[in-house]
Amino acid sequence: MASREYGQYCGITRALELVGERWALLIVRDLLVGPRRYGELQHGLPRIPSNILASRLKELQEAGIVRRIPRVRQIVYELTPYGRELEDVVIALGRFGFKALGDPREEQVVTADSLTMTFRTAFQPDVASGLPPTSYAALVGPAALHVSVAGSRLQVARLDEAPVDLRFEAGPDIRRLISGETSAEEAIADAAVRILDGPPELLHRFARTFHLAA
Amino acid sequence: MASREYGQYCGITRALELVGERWALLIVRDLLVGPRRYGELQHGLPRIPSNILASRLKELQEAGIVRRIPRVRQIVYELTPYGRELEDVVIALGRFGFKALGDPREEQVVTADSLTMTFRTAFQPDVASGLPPTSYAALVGPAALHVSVAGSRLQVARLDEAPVDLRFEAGPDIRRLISGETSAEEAIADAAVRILDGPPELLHRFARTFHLAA
DNA sequence: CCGCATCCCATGTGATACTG
DNA sequence: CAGTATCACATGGGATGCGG
Repeated sequence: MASREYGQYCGITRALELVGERWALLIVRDLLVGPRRYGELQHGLPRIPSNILASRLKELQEAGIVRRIPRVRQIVYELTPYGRELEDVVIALGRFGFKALGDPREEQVVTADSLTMTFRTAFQPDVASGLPPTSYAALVGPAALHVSVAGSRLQVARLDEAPVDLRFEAGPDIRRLISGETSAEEAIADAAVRILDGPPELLHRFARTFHLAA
Repeated sequence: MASREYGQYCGITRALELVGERWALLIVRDLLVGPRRYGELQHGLPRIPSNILASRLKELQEAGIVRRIPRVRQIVYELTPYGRELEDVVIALGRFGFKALGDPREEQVVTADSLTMTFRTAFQPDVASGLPPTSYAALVGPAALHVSVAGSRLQVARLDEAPVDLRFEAGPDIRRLISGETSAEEAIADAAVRILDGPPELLHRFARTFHLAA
């Protein structure tokens, strides 16, 4: 156990001892969206072996990052306040990794929680605060999200029946819209994004609200 | 090789594929301070096996994060512009891990580069910009640094012979000064920090300039 | 079912030694 | 100094089992 330590008295080192193991920060990423059950985490991390998920959850609890909450007939895991402080780390990683994303490969999936965190990463509060409140229904592969922007505040939730200003469907190549490589108009023309409901011009507002440098 | 991938189309996931391996971000941490030779990296990471250092450097090059520069009679590694973008990640990790640092253990060392990045993490530009330019000589264990603050700008370098406003020596418990658990006055009284030269009151300014929440 | 625990094998890691 | 080579061992991955 001590062999996994780096032997340095340094905050960065300590952080990596706590969350540097494989899969750990991806579990945190999903828990940043909300409390999750064991099986929900498995679904959000399709390739994680179940023994690894179990041990990571145990380690994250010992580190004070995750709390295990037994409820009637189900158990949920949620971040502690300290665990929620990892949001900065996850966002910074997301910004960095986005630039190296490239084109989606066949075996790569998009999950609801990863897309939610991508929206949070790409969100431009300063731009949004100058725009009227807008709600979107985003259908990206298997993920169906309700994205609502009001002032500089962003809320992303599972899609429900509530009405939205713009409903659209897209593949992983929505990345090019967020990076600005493709304009909203081009994305619609290429059918990279398909407008299902609402005025297509709103897609341009969406692209301004969510942007990450490539 | 593909087995190390997470199978998700997501920036956070991609970032972890690039720099999530053990030791990788610690190598980046040291290279954020400046270009380093192979042997210098070994010294800054006392417990890294040499084969691991070699393969990490190779992987970081393939990822476009590190550049290998052969010079006359020596080879240096430096971050690419893309690699330098990891500073946000490293700083965020440092902030997070600092809170879990606890007291230094016997086998834990403080290196010059890790301390340099700790200063960068703890630096409060807004506070500093309201204070007169100040230079410090900080001797923490084997690390001897020249820290100079001017306006909202911080520069940390290896200690040289140039005069400084305050010269002090401390152990790893300098952490308590940075976290605010100990005031500058207490730190001097406890001999946690020993003033070698200059007006002791400047240590209070130092503590205001460098602060991280505990 | 859901929430894990166990088993087994492939791979990655760590310590040491060695080489151009 | 800047790495390779080697080998023991720990960890991760995948399948499977099992109790509540």
